[in-house]
Amino acid sequence: MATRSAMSWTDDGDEPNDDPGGEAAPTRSGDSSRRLIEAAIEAFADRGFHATTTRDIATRVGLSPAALYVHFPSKQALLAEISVVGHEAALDLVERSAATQTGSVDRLRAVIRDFTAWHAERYRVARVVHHEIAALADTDQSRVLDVRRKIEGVVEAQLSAGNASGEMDVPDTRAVARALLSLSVDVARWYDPRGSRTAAQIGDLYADLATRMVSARPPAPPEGERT
Amino acid sequence: MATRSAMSWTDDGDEPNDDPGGEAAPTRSGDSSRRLIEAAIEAFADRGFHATTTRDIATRVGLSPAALYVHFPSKQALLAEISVVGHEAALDLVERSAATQTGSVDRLRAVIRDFTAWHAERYRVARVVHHEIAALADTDQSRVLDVRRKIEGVVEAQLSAGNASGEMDVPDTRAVARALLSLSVDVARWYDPRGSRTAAQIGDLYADLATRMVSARPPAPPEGERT
DNA sequence: GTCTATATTCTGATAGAC
DNA sequence: GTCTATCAGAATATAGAC
Repeated sequence: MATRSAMSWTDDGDEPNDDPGGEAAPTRSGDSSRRLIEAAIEAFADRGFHATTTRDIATRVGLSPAALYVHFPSKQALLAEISVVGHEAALDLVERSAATQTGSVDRLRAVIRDFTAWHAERYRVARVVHHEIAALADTDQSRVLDVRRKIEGVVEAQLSAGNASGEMDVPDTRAVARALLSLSVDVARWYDPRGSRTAAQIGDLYADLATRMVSARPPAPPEGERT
Repeated sequence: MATRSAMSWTDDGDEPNDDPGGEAAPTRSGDSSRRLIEAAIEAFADRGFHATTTRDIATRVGLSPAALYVHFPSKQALLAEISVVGHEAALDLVERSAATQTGSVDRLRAVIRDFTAWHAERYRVARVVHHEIAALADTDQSRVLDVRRKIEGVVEAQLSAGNASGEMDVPDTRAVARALLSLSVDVARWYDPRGSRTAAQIGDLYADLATRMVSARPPAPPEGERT
């Protein structure tokens, strides 16, 4: 399970008014599972998994508390769906980004830019994905930790390649890979869509910061050279 | 309230066996408030505020569920105590670190190193402090957000000073200050004391990364200069 | 300050009609 | 698939004895 709907709700979820009828009735039928997931993401992200009640989620969608259990066997299963699909979407994104470039520096830049922008754009999903792991069942925890290791692997591979080519100078590739991803991930914690910087801008900035962090530097310029 | 005990439980909390008697009886008297706070930090950090029960906290200390309410008016008040004191400890740390150095680069290095190491060493407090803000009452939220702004101000001041002196090249001091602190803060989310790197090592690494992120660079060396 | 109850409310989940 | 009604357990917090 969980992978069945793959990226179905991943692409977008901020504009639920894709109603062809145009009426936007509060209790439209459509795909209830999808709407429940979107409501759960919002609630989990804002208040946390344990502070959110199943009643709350169902009510947001205009359903009775019992209706949720037709679509998901438990509140925890709902979280698992969100968390597993969210992780897989992030991994997919990272692999696609890396594939668009060839050099290790450009690859790292693309990965950090897109991974960061995703954590801003989809900050609610990202928050749930990163802050509610402890609430998952052990088996689901293992699955998402596995995905995380793969994401870290993609980044660390670029650092190792960059070291080898001489374009980078990273003494501890494991720790720096984790730091780079940590930096991007934490955007979801503080990002506010009403803020002055767009998700894309933050992605670009972080790609620059990442480049600075890992780039090999010339021997060391003599002091006081700048205007 | 909250400030009354200031840094009383902040300094250390990982070794409760400071029993002069040596017996380490599970239900020693001592300061129950302090022991409740330490138990709450552990529980909140591991499972989250809402997933933790007052019974759980009291039981860990060897008290009955009702005993907690002699020392704290509510579960939320316990969280507020932890959160406010934790924030103030972090601000105090940052200000002390900055004061140990004079140049903006050295100041930034010291601040990032100590702030990061603190988030690793005291990762449980840090987790509660950063991930349970939504569970605080509005008035307490304002207080901690105020402290956060002060911390960000200290860092941003170094970036502005560094720009002015020419030692740094930071286009967006606000965004970069937030990124630097975000990087340090997120250590608390993933840090595991059983890991291979010590808190001090991570602090040093992050100070290096921070320096790389903000340092002014020589004009741009001609391509392909390295061996 | 600590205990043993217990009040009160809420929550996840189920039963069974439509 | 959705509803109404409800169960069973759990959680925060209080009352009152010691």
